[in-house]
Amino acid sequence: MARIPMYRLIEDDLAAQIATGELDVEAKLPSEHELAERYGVSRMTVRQALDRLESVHLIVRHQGSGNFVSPLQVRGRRLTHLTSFTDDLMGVNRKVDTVVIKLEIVPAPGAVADGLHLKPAQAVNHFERLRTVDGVPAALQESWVPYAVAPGLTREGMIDGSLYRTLRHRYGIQLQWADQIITAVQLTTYQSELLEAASGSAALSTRRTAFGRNGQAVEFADSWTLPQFPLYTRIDA
Amino acid sequence: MARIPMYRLIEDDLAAQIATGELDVEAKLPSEHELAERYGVSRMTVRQALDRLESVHLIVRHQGSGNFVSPLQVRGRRLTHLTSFTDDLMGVNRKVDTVVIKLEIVPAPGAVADGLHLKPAQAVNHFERLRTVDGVPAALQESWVPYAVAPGLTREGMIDGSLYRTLRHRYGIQLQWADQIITAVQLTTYQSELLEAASGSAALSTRRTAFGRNGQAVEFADSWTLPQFPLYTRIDA
DNA sequence: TAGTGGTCTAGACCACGAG
DNA sequence: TCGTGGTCTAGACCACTAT
Repeated sequence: MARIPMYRLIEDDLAAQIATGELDVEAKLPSEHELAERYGVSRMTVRQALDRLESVHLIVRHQGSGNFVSPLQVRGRRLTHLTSFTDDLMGVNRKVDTVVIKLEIVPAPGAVADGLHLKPAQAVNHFERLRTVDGVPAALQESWVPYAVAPGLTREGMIDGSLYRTLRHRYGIQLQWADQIITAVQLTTYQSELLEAASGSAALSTRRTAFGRNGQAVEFADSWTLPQFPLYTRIDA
Repeated sequence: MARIPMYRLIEDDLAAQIATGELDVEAKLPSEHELAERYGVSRMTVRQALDRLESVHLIVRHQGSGNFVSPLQVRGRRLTHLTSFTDDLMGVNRKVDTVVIKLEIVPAPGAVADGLHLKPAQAVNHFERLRTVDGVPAALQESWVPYAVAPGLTREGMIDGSLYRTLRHRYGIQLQWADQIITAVQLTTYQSELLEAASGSAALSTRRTAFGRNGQAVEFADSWTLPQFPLYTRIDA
């Protein structure tokens, strides 16, 4: 039985009304008292739903005057939100494939041990993967996952070449957030050959540490992405 | 009179305990009932404080077992969080200067009008700025702000060459979030000369739309940042 | 089973915004 | 002034985790 809390239902209902345009951009929502009565719940419950809508910028609140639909057309295309963790690449109508170039167990190099908060030389799974989009090389990824987190991981055991999906379904690990350092680099000859790009051409370089529900560092990764595949993100103040 | 709500005081108190190590990493917090009694408030108020601590990843929650200090050492150095909006560059102990290369009022070009949700050719303030860090060129920025949002802006009227600070203090506009597209490019000759970099070297390219409290698009900006000045960010799932 | 967090109630008073 | 959101109470029952 999927137990769905009321505030979730209210959130979804209001979100749907905004998505369909029933509640238009910049429209004023019914007052919180009114919503409470309409849904037959207390005002605190309504506010829980509104808190969540505010956190994703679907509404804006103005003390003393009311709650309003955010004047934005994000609806439908969430491109501006970072993609599901599964992939740095946008894949709306695109086919993303993965070639696992390397998968081995090694002692954690210094920077990796730091990033994962491990003692140096503890065992880690090390992956090197090439991502293609519609058959065209898009990114190179090098990842390290503590062996203890995902023991016995094999090339065949990976789901669609997706580390995140594999962690979730085979190991029950749900990633919650990631810290990233992003910069630009010129590709090495080795990298440019794999990516079928001109040697020395520019690429987006990302170094990421991803964390699980309990805040444990689960993955440390470097990636090099061709400029044709930009990164979308949203930053809060 | 700054009226400070209880949940804020509780949040700050717990955050301080975590920062000082009084509540150690991975330590279990007192139960919510216990905290409510200790602070002399209801449990809902305690939960409001805990909600906020959770949202910044200072604690993790486990239904049935308790709330725990997140096993992270973010404390103190928030480098991983994106800087104050004022600047894309990290400036911990560094001196950031700005040269305003250009400031003019122009009809909005197509892409700009799209980004700001304006009608084409509406008047916008157009800036071109060079950022230096400790005297070394770091980034070029080109920004557009609707004239209606910041009328009468002059080079002299800018505070420290900072658009965000100027918007906040001269126009009372507080930016709330921004959508960004990030990729890598090779610098043009013009750009590389200004940045004192080798022509054709790689740079981080960012296209950003920033939004104010009411969700209005306030700024559209392109920037080119040298690889020595990476971008730090945190992504939630 | 006991203890914990997750959800929810039915009120209350305050602070802010607009007329 | 009046309606709105912001904060808060003092409980309640449920769902999950660990023992």
